Amino acid sequence: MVLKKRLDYGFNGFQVPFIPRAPRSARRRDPFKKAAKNGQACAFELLASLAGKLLQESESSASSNASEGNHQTSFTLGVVEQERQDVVKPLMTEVASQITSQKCHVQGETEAILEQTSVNNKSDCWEKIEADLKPEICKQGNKFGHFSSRLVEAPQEFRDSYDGNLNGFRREQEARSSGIEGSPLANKCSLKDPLELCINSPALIDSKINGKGSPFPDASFSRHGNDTKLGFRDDDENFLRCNKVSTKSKPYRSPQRTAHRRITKLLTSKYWKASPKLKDCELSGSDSGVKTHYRKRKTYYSFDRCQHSTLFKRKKLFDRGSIITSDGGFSSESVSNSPEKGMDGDHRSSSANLRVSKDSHVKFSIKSFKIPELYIEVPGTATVGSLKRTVMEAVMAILGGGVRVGVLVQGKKVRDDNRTLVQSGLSCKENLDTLGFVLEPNSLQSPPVVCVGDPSSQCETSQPARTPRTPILDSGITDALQDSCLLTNMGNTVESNHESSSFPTDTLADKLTPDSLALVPVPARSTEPLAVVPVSQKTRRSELVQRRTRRPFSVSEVEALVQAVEELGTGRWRDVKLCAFENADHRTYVDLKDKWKTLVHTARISPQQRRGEPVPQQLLDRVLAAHAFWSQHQAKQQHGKHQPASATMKLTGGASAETHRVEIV
DNA sequence: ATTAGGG
DNA sequence: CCCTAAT
Repeated sequence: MVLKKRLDYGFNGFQVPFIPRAPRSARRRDPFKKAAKNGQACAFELLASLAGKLLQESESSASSNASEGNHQTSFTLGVVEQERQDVVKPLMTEVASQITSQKCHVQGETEAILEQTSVNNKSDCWEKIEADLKPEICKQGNKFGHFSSRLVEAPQEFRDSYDGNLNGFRREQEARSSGIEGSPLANKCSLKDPLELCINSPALIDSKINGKGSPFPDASFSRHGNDTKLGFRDDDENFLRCNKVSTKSKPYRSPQRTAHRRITKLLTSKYWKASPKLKDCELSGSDSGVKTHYRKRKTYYSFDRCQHSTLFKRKKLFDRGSIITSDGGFSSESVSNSPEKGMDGDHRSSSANLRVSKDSHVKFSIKSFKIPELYIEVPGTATVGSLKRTVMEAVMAILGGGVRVGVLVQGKKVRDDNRTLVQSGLSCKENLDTLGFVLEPNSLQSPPVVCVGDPSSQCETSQPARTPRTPILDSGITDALQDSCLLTNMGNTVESNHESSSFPTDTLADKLTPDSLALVPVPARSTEPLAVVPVSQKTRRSELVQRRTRRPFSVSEVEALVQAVEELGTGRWRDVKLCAFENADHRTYVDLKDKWKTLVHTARISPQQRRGEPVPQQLLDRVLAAHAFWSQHQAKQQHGKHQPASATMKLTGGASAETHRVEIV
């Protein structure tokens, strides 16, 4: 009782500044750090780079229409935009419509990254298209280049621009300066790295074509629909090319994106931390969740760009079958080369094609998985590097933590893994049309749903544009699906409809929790598949990928801490927390312990060396005194083992006067 | 979940 | 602040 009372001092009056809480549990680290070190996450770097570009573009366009000025930073697009806007855009549109009418689906998208260029120059489809293109278009094409197989023979200038920009971009990555553009037209280095090209170009073109003002949501990671998308390849000859042309042409209606999941991050120059201003928890939670998540599975992502030359990897998964995956889907051949790809071109665009073979085996291929769209917001002062990391982490959050594949049958999730396909009604080809897949973050808590296919339509085979971009994974055998597949999909489309609030998803996940249900309803999303950044309830509020926001201790806090330690000693941080900072949720006992550590250090150094808000010397003196006292006490306990932990610091100095007073009370 | 320490 | 290891 007495003790309790005595503890009831000072800090109670302390008002925690209004700050969004950042749960301690939210600490996780950047798994990438390590991975990156090993050069395993190169692919992400690329992605991040892209994001960096987008950011720049965003900034420049935001500040002004950036037509003037030296906004070359704005990405290759900027160049294209300025130079060819009048021509390119219309042309693109035209071509798009043409293609569509031709029953061909052209698509690219950022995902082009992963895109597989399934269309060959020789593709019949292309030839058709080419042939059917209106003369008019062709005309323009002359200006702009031929939109044909050799696909686009852009005018030299155009190409140069592109070339130069890309190169510049690349250099930028290396130099990391905004001097990005090097000289656009400058050296035409050969674009050696296909990956980079793939990643960068699509975005460029895509955004261009879409003519979206906002570089982010729309132009960036993913997009559905009939948009004409051009992929960019370092195909030696082709600078631009139609990524994918499917002989099927159902116009795909791009779903309305109600909102985008926002991953908000504010980076502080110094710590690369999220600033507290961010829309707090919006995504923060997700981050942490994710982070935490994959933190525990560091070995997951092993995207090794260096190895991407190996287009296919065949793995034995268990003993059920083999899986073939393309390394990140960067190869345009991932599809065509896949053994089972025998599907008719008609179905190429569907996210998944299935068929039942005689021996009752269900075979299918999943064209691609998408990564949720990421909305990233960082201060203009953030460094490119930090942005990269942000993006990387966001992506990793989605894939790095491991992803489970969920199976949807007729819109319902099949939760019972032990069910057979037959039992699930997937033994008939007809039924296969209702099969869909979702990617679920391996989050510990309620896993958000990441829909890869089309949740609402269940990956209907006849659905064109759906997800076709990049056939990332071809699975010869159904059962073979699993995480590793996803991992190799990195380059995929990123798409997320997620609302700003992470709630819907969470709620959903929670609802889906009942394992007793074999089938659980999948959220009705009239829109496209959406992926949600995994959010773990536990870590929900914390800052996504970053470390907690820094919150320097105020003098009053320090005082409360000192007093508590005087009372409790230095080895009972939990009690200190409970007694003196119980209402300060952002202060964990570890924080208090750390703070004490620094206080002791601070007290020992000269005032000149101290930084931050000055702590009254008087408090520091108490710190030293308390530290000395408890250190000694601890030493004593070492010898005389069972000393009651109730010992209290007995001070005689004036500094402890208050303590005594309280004690008496 | 806490503690203790190193980074 | 973060991370780990050891309790």
